[in-house]
Amino acid sequence: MEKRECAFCTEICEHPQTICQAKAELLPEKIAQRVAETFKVLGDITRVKILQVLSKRELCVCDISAVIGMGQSAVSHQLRTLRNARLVKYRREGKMVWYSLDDEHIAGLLAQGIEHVEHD
Amino acid sequence: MEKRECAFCTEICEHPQTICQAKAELLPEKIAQRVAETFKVLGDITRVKILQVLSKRELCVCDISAVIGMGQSAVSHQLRTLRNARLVKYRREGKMVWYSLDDEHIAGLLAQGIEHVEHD
DNA sequence: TTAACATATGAACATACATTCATATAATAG
DNA sequence: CTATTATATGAATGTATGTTCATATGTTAA
Repeated sequence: MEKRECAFCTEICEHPQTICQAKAELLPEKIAQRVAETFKVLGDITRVKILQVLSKRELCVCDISAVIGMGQSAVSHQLRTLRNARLVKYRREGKMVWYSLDDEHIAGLLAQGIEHVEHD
Repeated sequence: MEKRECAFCTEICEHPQTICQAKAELLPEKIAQRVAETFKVLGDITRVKILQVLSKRELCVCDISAVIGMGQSAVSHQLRTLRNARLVKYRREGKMVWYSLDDEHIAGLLAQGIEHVEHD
């Protein structure tokens, strides 16, 4: 298989019309890349925990660290990742920085993920 | 910070009541782990492409390989990952194996991911 | 200014993972 | 049976990534 053109396969196994149509409906490379990047960020237990606690209320780094039971440095690193992916936003208040979900959409994504693993 | 008990922090920075409540609402470890695993599977461009083309129609391995322009072996490996995560299902028909999304839910997750990157 | 504290970040290390290559398995045709 | 084809999989390799440690930055108080 791989890249070679195989006449038999093209007729029997590969279905030219189907392939042509599927290719036309294929997600643009850039979009697919960004979708994957977003999900990749959601694909870590620490970040899932952070997002889930933030889905309930705004929290400062110190609190997040205490709630999920992880070191401040690890949490800070992950918050940067979440910021870069525009999954969380933050505001500074004196020494503290308060984090929250970037929008309602994020909670929806998370909820759907939870639903998937809890359901079937 | 880290693991030590810090009286000042406990009073001023960490907010005992908030932390206590957030901890009570924390997702069970096992669920969080599975949610992260699910998203991790979604966090790869090849798998995103596979799921997206499967969201339109059932396809055999050979077709998937042709549509997304990747080697058969790579596609097969990724299909196993998707199977293990219960994101796709399959049926054998002679020499060919036809893959499709495991349920409508999966398409919803994908759609929401796409929406997130296309929107803001 | 200095001290204390909350948060951020660079480097290092260990682990996980995606692809390729080669080969195995499974099904069909002759 | 053998040959062919579709799919699956084990091993190897290069790359990405999460945590920790040490340290830097930024804010407030004295």
